[in-house]
Amino acid sequence: MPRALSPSQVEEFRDRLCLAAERLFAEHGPEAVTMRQLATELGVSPMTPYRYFKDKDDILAAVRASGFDRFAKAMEAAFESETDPVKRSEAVGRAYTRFALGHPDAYRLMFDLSQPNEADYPELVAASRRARDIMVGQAGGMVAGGLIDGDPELIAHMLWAALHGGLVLQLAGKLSPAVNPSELRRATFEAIVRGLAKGG
Amino acid sequence: MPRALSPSQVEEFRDRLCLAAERLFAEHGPEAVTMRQLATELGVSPMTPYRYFKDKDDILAAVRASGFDRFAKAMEAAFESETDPVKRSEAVGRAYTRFALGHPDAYRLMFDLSQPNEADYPELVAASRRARDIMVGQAGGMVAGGLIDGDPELIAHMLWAALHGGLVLQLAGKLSPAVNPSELRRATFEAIVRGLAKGG
DNA sequence: ATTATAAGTTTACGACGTAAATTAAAGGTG
DNA sequence: CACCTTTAATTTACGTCGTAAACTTATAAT
Repeated sequence: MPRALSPSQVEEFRDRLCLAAERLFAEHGPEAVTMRQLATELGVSPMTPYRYFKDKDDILAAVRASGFDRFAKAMEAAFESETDPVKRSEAVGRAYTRFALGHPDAYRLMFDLSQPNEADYPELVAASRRARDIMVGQAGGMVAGGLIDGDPELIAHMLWAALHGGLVLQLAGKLSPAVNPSELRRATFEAIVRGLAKGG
Repeated sequence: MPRALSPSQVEEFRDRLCLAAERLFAEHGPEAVTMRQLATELGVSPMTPYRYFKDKDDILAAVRASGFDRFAKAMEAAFESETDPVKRSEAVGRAYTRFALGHPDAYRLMFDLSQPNEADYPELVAASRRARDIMVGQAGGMVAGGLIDGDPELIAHMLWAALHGGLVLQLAGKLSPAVNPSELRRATFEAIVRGLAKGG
């Protein structure tokens, strides 16, 4: 089928491949997935994906970027589902948590510490930034709403870091069995908001 | 040199290998280190390490365990360097942060999200638990000291998760450039402690 | 109809983790 | 002492990986 291959066809193949890769990653972990499996899954020869992606890392970056996009979308929907700043904050937090625990493999992949130079993949950087910006914007509402004092960007990062930290420790199995993860998240959010409350 | 190989010799070889592995991991990242390199580094043939470790995962687990041990030791020293509960807490936090930022590859490896079934390596589980217990014990002091209300184990995990979260986001390059990581840590610690303060 | 081009496959290569076979050095035993 | 057993270590070999290079094949332009 030579000559041509419209941009939309390229896009379609890339999407199909990403979808298959996500499913295989979730099944066997990202390390264990090989190019040959991936190709078999798509019904093409092992070298075909190389027409659409530079190499395996490029595929991983695309999968990560698509994860960040779905993640961002979930948080945007939660943001728009409420108008009250605190309710919004809680809704975004819930959406964040639901995504992380509902798609642990995607979340793991997205925030994995040993990723090969993210900076080489602008699409991934953009998707990652998009997700971050939603969290920051959401915290801005709480400050503007007069509930909290301080730099919205800093506050957003405080809440984010605390939430992310609890989640990754949970996913890594590092939490003490005596600690209930969801209670941990609730108590931390509450303590931080109380600690920042106006006129403390 | 057959017959024999005393436990101390075994221990020595294992230690030498772990040390070399740590250095290579720090240089090239843990993924990139191969058995053959590791063997060359030690001046032995590629198969020799298999007398001392089951396989590569076993080596990784040993390196991680050794990381947790040094990590725990650093925090224990910090703990004992102070007597006042809050000062202790701060000293342990500083030691934690210094370790994570001073040995980012070790920290990455220790808390990497995609580790192959940690439970299969009791030595690693023990070392990891040891580090956690120090943090929990340190938070107990703050509660006993009357500064804070609540379950010490939960509080320890709140502070831990917040600190760990900020550090891994920093190490993964996910923080906004507008946020100063050390200011983030300071503000978060302060907010949580204030939010938990007695009679808020 | 012919040809240039590009999509896709086949083949091939070096490197990986490691199983299996082999070698060689240290006791124990006569 | 010689001889054999045991075992640390090496060598060889295998299947799999990511992917470069050569090849095949189907179309669009001439």
